[in-house]
Amino acid sequence: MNMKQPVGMHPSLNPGHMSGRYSPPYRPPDRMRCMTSSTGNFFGGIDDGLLARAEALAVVDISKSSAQQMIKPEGIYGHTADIVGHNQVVSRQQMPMHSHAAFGPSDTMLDQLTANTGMPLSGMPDHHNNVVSSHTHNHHQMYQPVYTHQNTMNNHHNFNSHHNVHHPMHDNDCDPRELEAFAERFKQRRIKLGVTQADVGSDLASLKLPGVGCLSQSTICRFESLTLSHNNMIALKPVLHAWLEEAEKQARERKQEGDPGNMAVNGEKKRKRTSIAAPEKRSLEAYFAVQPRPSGEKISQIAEKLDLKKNVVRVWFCNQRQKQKRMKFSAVTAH
DNA sequence: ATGCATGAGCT
DNA sequence: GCTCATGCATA
Repeated sequence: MNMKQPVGMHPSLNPGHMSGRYSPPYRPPDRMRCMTSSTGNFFGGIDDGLLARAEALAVVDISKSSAQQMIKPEGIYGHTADIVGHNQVVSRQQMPMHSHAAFGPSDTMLDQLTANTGMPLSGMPDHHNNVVSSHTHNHHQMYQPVYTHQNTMNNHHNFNSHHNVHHPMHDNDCDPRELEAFAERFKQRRIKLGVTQADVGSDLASLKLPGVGCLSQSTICRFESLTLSHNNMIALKPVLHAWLEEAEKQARERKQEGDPGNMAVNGEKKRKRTSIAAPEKRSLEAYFAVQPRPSGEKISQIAEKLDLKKNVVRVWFCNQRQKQKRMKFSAVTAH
């Protein structure tokens, strides 16, 4: 099984993405090797009490947002998912969470967070994540799989109950439990077939599904472990389901007639991954617990305090927010 | 398995 | 500049 291969997907449709044309990866100065000593150093750490409180708050926040996601996990995908001929209709963009960015820990707070002093959690930001269900739009994605589908649990069937003609898309496919169960089944059957996550990813292209190219090992892994957003899970499910069916069919054929089937067979400078040291990471986490969406100005300040590039900090917050939305972390699946 | 990043599309 | 889907690199 090909362990590794540039899962380059439809370059034509994906200009500039893959193909090793990375923007000059900023050279992480000397903080490259992090994760070492945890305390002691400069940023020695925010005092535990503070962190604990910040974390507690974060937890509250998380469950809060999960809860609402539970109520309306949809609203997310635009509507109908037509499987247009060539391209996949994908789900993109979701609801804009709370958009208050202004308030939040002031500089004072910042200082305290980074300087390890006490924190006045009094003026907590609140983030009421109202997912005001702004509808959503789904656009056509450049490459990649996923069909969109309509997943408004409460009100699907509004005006688009005509989709679902010929693809495995039942209403309960939106059910977190069903997704979880499928992911589990998928993994077990995949292993039984003796196929790696990376193989699945690259094999996907041979399915020739409209708009479905290949996926990386990361994505397959995340699907199996439910560390993708709910929407992403729903979009990927039919594709992986199709792959599984095909793979098992071929395995069967091979078994009874020795037919090898054809599924499985079928740069430049590397970018350096920035690594944020533990102390800095703790500060970011503490700050995030208080204000998940710092303004650009705030980000600059934080970056300076922690001696990190502003963009690194910005991306860190973006990733952190995204992480909160992953299925695995949402109450939806936590029975 | 997961951290940091890119890029599309949108606001 | 954000969200989201994804991926490379790496622990």
